[in-house]
Amino acid sequence: MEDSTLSELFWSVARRLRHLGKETLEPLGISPSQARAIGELTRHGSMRPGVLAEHLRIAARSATEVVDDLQERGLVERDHDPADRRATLVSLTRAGRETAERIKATRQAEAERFFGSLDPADRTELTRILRTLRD
Amino acid sequence: MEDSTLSELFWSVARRLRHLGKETLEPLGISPSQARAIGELTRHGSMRPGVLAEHLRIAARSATEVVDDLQERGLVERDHDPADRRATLVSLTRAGRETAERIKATRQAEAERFFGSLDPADRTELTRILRTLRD
DNA sequence: CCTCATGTTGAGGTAACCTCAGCATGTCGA
DNA sequence: TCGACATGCTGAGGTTACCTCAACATGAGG
Repeated sequence: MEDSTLSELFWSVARRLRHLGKETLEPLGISPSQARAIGELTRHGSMRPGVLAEHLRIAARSATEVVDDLQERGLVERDHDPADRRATLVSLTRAGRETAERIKATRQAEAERFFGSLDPADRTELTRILRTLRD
Repeated sequence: MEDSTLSELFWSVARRLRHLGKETLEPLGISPSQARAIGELTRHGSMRPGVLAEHLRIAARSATEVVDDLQERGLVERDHDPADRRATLVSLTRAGRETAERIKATRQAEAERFFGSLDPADRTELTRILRTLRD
């Protein structure tokens, strides 16, 4: 029965999902962490690197890095924050928004493939349970 | 409702669990991936690096690395496989088995802390759903 | 015994994080 | 209005947990 702990089970699944996620994003030329950042910017609009870091729950320094990569690819741009000269505002470019769209579609297909083995009721359950674990 | 995809939700949870897992293993002086390997060796006994890699679903080369680290810490040892002179057999030392015990206890506490916010029914549900996703 | 497959490992690379320190700028109390 | 401390970002450098590719030893089949 108890062949492994819940954590280990969780990680086995995570590992599978990670492999899959990498595959599906590869044709788009962006990494999973970049995709996450784009998602955050799509949902909440322009923000400072520090705020982005909070949303992604990573260190501020790491957000700088992700933004660097995305900027290099022309998906985001940095502007001075008019409210504070120390700060910058990161926003999606047109190309960034287009990529966001494509990511969304790809993700949907991925979720379909991965969570497709679950019937709708289980999927709802899983969503609910994960939400309580997240918060 | 659909504030984020199921994958993203999953990753948010994974991130939290990862932070927690790192904390709980730190006092034992081993990393999460080392702990996973020890778990595998505990469950299935001695095995060749290549087989360990399969169980962990990582590349053979990466298993060598984990075994290196564990050997350095005196938790596993390598012997020649009597059946095949190319191969080696990795087994837990006494110290390794003791560490395995401590990991198990620690993990249990961790699971308690993390999955404790779930009532027993949800926990069972989650286990069942994750199992179908894993396989 | 020659060829091909298999098991392990050295060398070198990558992604996604981290901390620490430095610089520019902002804020607030004296 | 000026010094002290806080805040926002980023350079430098490190870590973990992976990866591929190629070398080398050994095994197995024709």
